[in-house]
Amino acid sequence: MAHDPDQSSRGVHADAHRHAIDADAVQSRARAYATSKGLPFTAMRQRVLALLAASGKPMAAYEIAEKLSDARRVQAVQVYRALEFLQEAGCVHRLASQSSYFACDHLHGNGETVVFMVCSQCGAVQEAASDLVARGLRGVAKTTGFKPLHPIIELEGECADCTSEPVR
Amino acid sequence: MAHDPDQSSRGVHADAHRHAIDADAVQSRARAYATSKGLPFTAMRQRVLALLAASGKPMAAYEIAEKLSDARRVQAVQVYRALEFLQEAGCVHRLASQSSYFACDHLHGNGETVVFMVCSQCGAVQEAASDLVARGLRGVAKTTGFKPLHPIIELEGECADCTSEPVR
DNA sequence: TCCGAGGTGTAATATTATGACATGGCGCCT
DNA sequence: AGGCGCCATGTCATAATATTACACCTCGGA
Ligand SMILES: [Zn+2]
Ligand SMILES: [Zn+2]
Ligand SMILES: [Zn+2]
Ligand SMILES: [Zn+2]
Repeated sequence: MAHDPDQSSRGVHADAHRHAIDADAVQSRARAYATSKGLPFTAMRQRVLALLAASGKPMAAYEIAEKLSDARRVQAVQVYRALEFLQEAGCVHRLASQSSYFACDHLHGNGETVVFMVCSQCGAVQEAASDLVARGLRGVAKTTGFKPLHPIIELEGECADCTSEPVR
Repeated sequence: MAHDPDQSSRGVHADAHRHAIDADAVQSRARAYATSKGLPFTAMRQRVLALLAASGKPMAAYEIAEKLSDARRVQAVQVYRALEFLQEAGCVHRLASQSSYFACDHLHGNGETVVFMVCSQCGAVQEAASDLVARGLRGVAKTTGFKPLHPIIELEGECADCTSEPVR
């Protein structure tokens, strides 16, 4: 079953095509994961997640480090460590095509096959699970005797907002 | 329709699970592309392509530069330039999940949707086109009003050879 | 109290990729 | 032949992304 496409959010103009994430929800999911693993949901982890959730768009690790730096300089390695935790918690994904990271407010069940749709105009990412894609992947794998473990599916293109409201 | 899986090569031990590419075929495709664009198929481009074809596995750009270096040092930037040409020619693909490059001996028609299956044991990559995956992607895109341009589909897992012949 | 697991802060380094610029070959026009 | 434009090359430099190493800290259990 796919996520709700959430098509209703078009028309919001807080910031050009910005689709910020429900920060509370994603944060509580991270906290739950931490608890379940007996690990702390530390300040650094919270700060990185909060920034990504507020941004609503993918950010590079060094960009995150930059934004989080105030009096103290936050080093990239600290960001990478937080990102690793958050990815394991399922709250953050990495875009392989851009080496960037974004917050996710979906709850991905076990073997769900998720497609990341990346807008080349505004940079926004939408996620959708597709059972058809999943079956297609299992199909090609079976044909070649390949045992699939983890798929990476990214679709570059143009989102609905940018199609209707050119370049900007 | 999928490519020939070439499963018969199991048991060959020239080099663990090596599936080298038909160098002549891929080279002539590159040459044809060059001609069609009025560009030269230069020595550097030939050397990079030949190395990738012979290797049969993905290589990092710096690894290629390393292998091609003899008396003269081949700089990474030269390799990237050659790779750019070869990717446009459709002879080489980039694996986003590993930032590595591999030769391809298939002829991908227009909008073919190709899945890269990457073995995490031996590193080999198999390609297969899937119409079902393509339809799935068009489906999720349509649902969200997204206009898909270029898909990146990589499947990490274990190839048939490595499944039958454990770890090694 | 001691110990160990995990987190932090910091420096250093590795890996991947691009920018800038002078040079050289090679067609093409005059 | 001479000049010109285009593209590739060689070389240096730098940007951008990611990991390793290590000393220190803190918390919680034996
Ligand atoms: Zn997600
Ligand atoms: Zn957009
Ligand atoms: Zn291919
Ligand atoms: Zn394998």
